[in-house]
Amino acid sequence: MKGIRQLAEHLAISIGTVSRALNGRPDVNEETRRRVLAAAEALGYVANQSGRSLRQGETKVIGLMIESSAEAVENADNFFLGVTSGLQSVFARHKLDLVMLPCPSDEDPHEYLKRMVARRIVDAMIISNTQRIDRRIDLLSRAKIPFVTVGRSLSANTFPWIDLDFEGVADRAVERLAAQGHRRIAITAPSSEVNLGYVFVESYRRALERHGIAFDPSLVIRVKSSEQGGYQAAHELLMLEDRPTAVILIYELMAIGLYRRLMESGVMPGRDLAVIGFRDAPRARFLQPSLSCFRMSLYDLGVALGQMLLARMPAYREFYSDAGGNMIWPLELVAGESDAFQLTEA
Amino acid sequence: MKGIRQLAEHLAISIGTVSRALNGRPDVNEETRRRVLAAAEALGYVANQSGRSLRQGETKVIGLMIESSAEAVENADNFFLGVTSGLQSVFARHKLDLVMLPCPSDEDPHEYLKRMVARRIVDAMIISNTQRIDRRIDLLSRAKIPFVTVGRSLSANTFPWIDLDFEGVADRAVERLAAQGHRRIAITAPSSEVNLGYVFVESYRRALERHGIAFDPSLVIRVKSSEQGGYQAAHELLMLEDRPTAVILIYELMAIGLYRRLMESGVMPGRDLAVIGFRDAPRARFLQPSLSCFRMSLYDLGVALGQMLLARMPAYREFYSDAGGNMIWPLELVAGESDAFQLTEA
DNA sequence: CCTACAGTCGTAAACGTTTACGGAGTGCGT
DNA sequence: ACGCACTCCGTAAACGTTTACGACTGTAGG
Repeated sequence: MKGIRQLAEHLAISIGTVSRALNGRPDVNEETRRRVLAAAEALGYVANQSGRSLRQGETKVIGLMIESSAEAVENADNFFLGVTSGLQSVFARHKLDLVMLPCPSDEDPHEYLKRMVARRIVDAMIISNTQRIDRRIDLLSRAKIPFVTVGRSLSANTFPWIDLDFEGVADRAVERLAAQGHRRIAITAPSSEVNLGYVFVESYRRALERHGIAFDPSLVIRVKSSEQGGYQAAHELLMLEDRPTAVILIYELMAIGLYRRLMESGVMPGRDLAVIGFRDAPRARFLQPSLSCFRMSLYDLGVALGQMLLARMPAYREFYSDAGGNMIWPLELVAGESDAFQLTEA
Repeated sequence: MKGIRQLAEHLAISIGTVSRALNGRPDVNEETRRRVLAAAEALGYVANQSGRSLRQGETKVIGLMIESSAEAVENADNFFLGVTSGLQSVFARHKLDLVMLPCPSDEDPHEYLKRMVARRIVDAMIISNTQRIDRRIDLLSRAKIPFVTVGRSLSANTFPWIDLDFEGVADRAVERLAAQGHRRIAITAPSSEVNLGYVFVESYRRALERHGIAFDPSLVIRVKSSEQGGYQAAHELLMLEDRPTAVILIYELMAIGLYRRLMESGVMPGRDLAVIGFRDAPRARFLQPSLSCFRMSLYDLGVALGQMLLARMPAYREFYSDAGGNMIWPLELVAGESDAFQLTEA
């Protein structure tokens, strides 16, 4: 089966009618449509996407840009694979397909995205790992490609994003720990250059003040959000003269390294140090003692992202008028053993 | 910047010449080519992929089909993200782009692939998770889409694949354990219905015989190749009346669950039970005691897959004439503490 | 001076679709 | 008998490229 022309010849009707029949246009006899659909099925005809895209100016493909850096592989955080399911459940309703675009680690993400956009390989994009200033946002805005980011950015004052509720997590974590008697609560965060590094710590600071606990800069551990970073963080914690009794991790995965370093020094999480994690990372789900952690449904997040994106696309906007411009994604505390002890006043 | 026509008008030369200049054709004045390239750069022109694909009948995109099932997310095994880097390093040389095609968990992989192939969204495919009989192989063969699989299959007698050296691993693992005095060596494997489940156990059986150890069917633990499966396997091992002193895991990740179950019963890996794993899964890399494991470079595997695939594509064949038809991928033993003890004869 | 040829470039056809437009046929009301 | 509306379908033009072909130079060789 070559193309629509062969199908039309086979049916002895015009190519235009075949196209209309296949695309569900109203101006075609139902009997004719039935015959066309049957023949297409029988001959295994599916419209060539290139021809269709060229004519319509759209590809019916949505791109999800991800990083394939060594670090990403090492972290083995299937965040985006999890989100994918939710996205697809939304896209499938509109016959849209999803492709993941892995940016090579040796290529500038901005250049990579530019190439993808220019080649018109996708109609819309979901990008992640947004930086505090991220040129990709300007790029997509200027190119008028509908997009959604996961993570805020300061690059443009208005664009659609969904971000995790870092503030709420810092806040609730402090609240919970303070209620259990902790007064020296450490926190991990990336550099304050990164938007998140700033926001997370500020929320933590405010929560401390609300409980009448003085903010101690030495309890803010600036490390990478990885397993290695967790190890490093534990190391720094153990070096402190007035050792904290609790620590809040900005990334669940860090708990693995943290546990390891603690145990090397005979410090037992959940007994000698309270630990609370954040963000869903299956790798860390079976730690011993189990990690108290703020988690979320990756599937639901994918659904929300998908709806928000389609709401920005003229062709689908009508179905998703209620999808807002942006969103703070709430997380749920899954209580574990890692912070399950009352601190007796020393 | 709309299209090549505007670019041509701007330069006051014909559209054909612009195209030739951009595509590196020889029949264009070097001075002209310079001007065209400069103008394209300045105006940010990049050829529309749909138009190009339509004309040339190829998309310059290679697809890597992956599964986005809940199980895959749960396993958090970034096998394919790791392979991606190697693939891209090969494809980049030919200006080919790689997209990952996540098959929705609620869709039949065969149907999904059929759709992708019919829509001509990619020129070639890499598929994985090949089943013992896998209709996707027939589909791709019939559609004349170049492809490579990771994992063997019985579906066609000849097609290009790369598979991990399961036989060699089973063999060497037994060898190593036997040398350390073990005589009761258990092994985990998927159902013998699965090709791998059969092959792995057969190699194990042959290795046992070579060392004069009788094959005991009760030591073959049929479980899923996941963390859960590891837990289950440990459970079954502990139930055996004549408990084995060593176990070979078909999947590194299982070690996490296995360790957990063992420790629950006070059985210490690396002291009470020797454990050897297999296949690279970053999640399991930091177990305590460290896991002895057969590992490989995902990057190198990606390179090999990429070359093998291009060797099947007429346009690139010439560069990769040496890439063979298929390949057993070797693994390297990374010795850890989990099997580092000599068994004293009881 | 004619021919051959290499170096450049323009012209136009093709790739496979979708869709605006209009035409043929039918039914109906006047 | 005529006009009109409606249903269905065919025609042909676009979408943005690439590329076969031929045309036009200028140069060299006869």
